[in-house]
Amino acid sequence: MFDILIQHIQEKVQLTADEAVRLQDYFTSKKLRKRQYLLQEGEVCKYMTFVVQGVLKSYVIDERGIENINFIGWEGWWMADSYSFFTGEKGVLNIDAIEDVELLLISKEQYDQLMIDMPVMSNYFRILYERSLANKDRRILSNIAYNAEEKYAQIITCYPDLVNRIPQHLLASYLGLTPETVSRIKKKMK
Amino acid sequence: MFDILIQHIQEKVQLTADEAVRLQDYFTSKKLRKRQYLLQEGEVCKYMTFVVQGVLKSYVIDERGIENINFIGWEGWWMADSYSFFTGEKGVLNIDAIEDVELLLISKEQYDQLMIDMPVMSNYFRILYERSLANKDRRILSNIAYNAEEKYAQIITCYPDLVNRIPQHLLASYLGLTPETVSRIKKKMK
DNA sequence: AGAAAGCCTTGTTTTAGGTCAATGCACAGC
DNA sequence: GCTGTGCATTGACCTAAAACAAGGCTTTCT
Repeated sequence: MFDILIQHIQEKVQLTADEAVRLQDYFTSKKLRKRQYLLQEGEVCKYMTFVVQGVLKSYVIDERGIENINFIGWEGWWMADSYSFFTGEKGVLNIDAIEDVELLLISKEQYDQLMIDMPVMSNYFRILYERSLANKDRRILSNIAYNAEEKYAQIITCYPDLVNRIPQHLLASYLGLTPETVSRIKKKMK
Repeated sequence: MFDILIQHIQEKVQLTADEAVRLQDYFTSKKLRKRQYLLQEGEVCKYMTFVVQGVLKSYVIDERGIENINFIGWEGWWMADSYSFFTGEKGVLNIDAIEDVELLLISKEQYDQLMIDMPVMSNYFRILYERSLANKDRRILSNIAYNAEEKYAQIITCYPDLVNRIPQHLLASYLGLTPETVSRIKKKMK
């Protein structure tokens, strides 16, 4: 379980055997069943979560009661309400499991301590965030510059797995579309 | 000029006097007049740019010839085509000056070297990116969950300066709206 | 097995925001 | 002082996608 995290880290930075062992102490593991919450709106996001197994979604509920997907994360991804985690203020995101999940959690305190104790991990997160920023930029552009069809086309190109991994109405919400619209686009495209 | 960068860095991490001096060697300065390009679509983004003075915009042009604003940056902000800068692949963004600007540039090579030479700077960028991720997340949510009026309301709350700093049609594009729509919203709101 | 929930599809109607077009203003350049 | 360009506003019209509604297919629960 823990080796998946280590492996993931080693793709970006070089850890010594000793570091890999010490790293373990900063994390706690957790399992959630499908539909269980990891975080609820209004709470402070105290943990950053590495997904070892399964899929989670983060989202906000708007005034109309509609779920708006912020992010979908599965094996090898990190999940958090980043605004809340980094500022310590109350968050707006809900995070819950859309399949049974296995997680590794690091608290804000442990994260801060880790950044001091192991510079290589600060480096790791910097590199992780670099990629993440680039991805979010692309998503922002697709939101403001693309129409429904282009958005859908881009996502199935960039994340072909996603379609098989999550129900279509979540994909729709991730794109800022309704399930009906996605259904019609799929029909049109084949 | 350089002290603005140092000052900005000191808000996030502690630099020794020696580090602050050495840091200077990694950067080159550059001035651009209004309307000049810093980066054009199809180029590899070789530099990350700190804005000392003035305002720049990054954007893509879509098939209809319409400019879609990715980001607006002024004093104290960093600009780049992050995807291109971090991957080394060709980028899609244009960046140009909407006022005369003074910039500090760091090349990808110097950036990578800096991350090795001065761990404190890797730390700085990690912290910078943390904030940046949180902001981009909020922008993504406002894109998918808000209507035109809510988007406009959020931006004038979060970045009240922006309205005075840039022409309205750029603000509109940043929000993924047309200038006409923003004009009508403003009228309605007062 | 039967009921219920969750999900996808398809059809119809509605609407927010885009598109197109015209006008006016302010400023820069000659 | 005029001319051209860039920008904001307003009105009329249009369209992409949302909303609403109904039906059918799976999967899950009892």
